[in-house]
Order: sequence, then C-alpha cells, then structure tokens
Amino acid sequence: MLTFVTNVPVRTIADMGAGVRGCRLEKGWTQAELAARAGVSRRWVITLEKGQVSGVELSKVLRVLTVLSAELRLGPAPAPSAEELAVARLYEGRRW
Amino acid sequence: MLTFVTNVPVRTIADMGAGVRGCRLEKGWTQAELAARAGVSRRWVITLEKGQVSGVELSKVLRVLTVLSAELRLGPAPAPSAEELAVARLYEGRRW
DNA sequence: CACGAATGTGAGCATACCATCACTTTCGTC
DNA sequence: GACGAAAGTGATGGTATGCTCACATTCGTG
Repeated sequence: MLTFVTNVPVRTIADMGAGVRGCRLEKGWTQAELAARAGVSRRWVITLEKGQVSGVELSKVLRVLTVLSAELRLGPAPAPSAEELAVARLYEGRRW
Repeated sequence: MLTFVTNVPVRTIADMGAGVRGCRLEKGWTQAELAARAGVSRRWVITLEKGQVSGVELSKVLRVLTVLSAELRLGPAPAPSAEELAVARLYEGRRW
C-alpha cells in the first residue's frame, strides 16, 4: 500500500517520472525488478523516471503503475493562475 | 469547469480515451477544435478517443488534458479483487 | 430527402520510441 | 580504500506512432 504517493498531480512527464520512482522506492524495488514485473526494459524505466523522453508510450506507463499498485485518476484541474494563463495564450494554436 | 468527469480511474487506454472524449464533450468542442488547441492532429485525437492505438505518447495526452482543464492524479490503487489477482498471476513475468 | 458539419478511415512517409548489449558511474557497506 | 549492487549512459536497429491528405460515413436540422 502506497503511503507517501497519494493523489499527486501529474501535469508533465517529469511529474510522472517522479511519481513512478516514488512508488517504486516505497515498495523497495530496483529498476530491474520493476522492469521485469511490468514486462519492459530497464532502460525504459530509467528514461521514464528521469523524464528524458517526452513521448513515452501510455500503455507501458499504465502497466508499470498497475504493477506498482498505483492508479491514475482523471478529474477537473484547479483554476490556473494568471501567469499560467499568460503562458497558455503565448502558445495558443502553436504546432510543436 | 468539468462537472461529469470527476476523479475517474484510468487503468487502460480505453479509459483514457473515454475520459478525454467526456471532457471534450463537456466543453462542447469538436475534435478539430481540440486538436488545434492542443497542437496535435485531428487523426490522433480520434485514435486516442477510440483507444485504437496502445502506445499513444504521454506528452501529447498531457497537453490535451491541460487544454481541457483536466488533470491526472497519481495515487494508491484500491485493493484488487481475487479475480484480478488470478489474472495478474497468469501474466507474471511475461514479455509482450 | 437534402445539405452541411462532425466524425471516422485508409495509405504513405518521416520520426522517434523501445529493446538489446556493453560499459561507466554512483551508492552503500564493510 | 575495496567490493558489489544499483543506477545511468551510449550506440544500433527494428518498428509503430503520428502527421498529412483525401475520401467515406454518421449525425443533426431544416
């Protein structure tokens, strides 16, 4: 049972990486152990935890979280700050 | 503000697709509008909502959710049922 | 029914993710 | 400091994702 990782907001890849790492450490697992249980490569676990790659595949992330007895929940976001709104306007309609 | 989509568990790609679709419809946006705002292709929005592809890129999903004023939260999963445990044992250590 | 808007589908191509292997660096313990 | 385990890095190659364009289908309204 997770105790420290409880309803942490996940807005970025880095958030997700930190969350996975936290869950893994709470269970006392090594990266290799997590990789084996989730059926992914250890290399991939590292890149996920460090947020080195922007486009990690969602299905693999979900498999890892399931193995870690963690769960994602989707809900309304708290109202953004004025600063966040300004940034959002800057990137409005932009293609990356 | 989202009203219907509130803290829905997301365990599979299909869950995510349904969640995104729900958030989009609550805002009254078309797929094309969502795609433009999030900077992704309309084709991709469709495949995400229908869960046609297992490995959608997490960064794009997060961008879409941000645009939709939705948020993912990571927390402990409720204890799995006996049936879920049996299935998990079947696939223990399996590579896909 | 007719019409338009929204949604869904197919093919082709570029890109980047991921697995594997080997190696290096960090960390903890003695 | 020495040792081993864990964590991190680099390169390579296969492959699936995602973008674009064009077309088909469904849906809602008059």
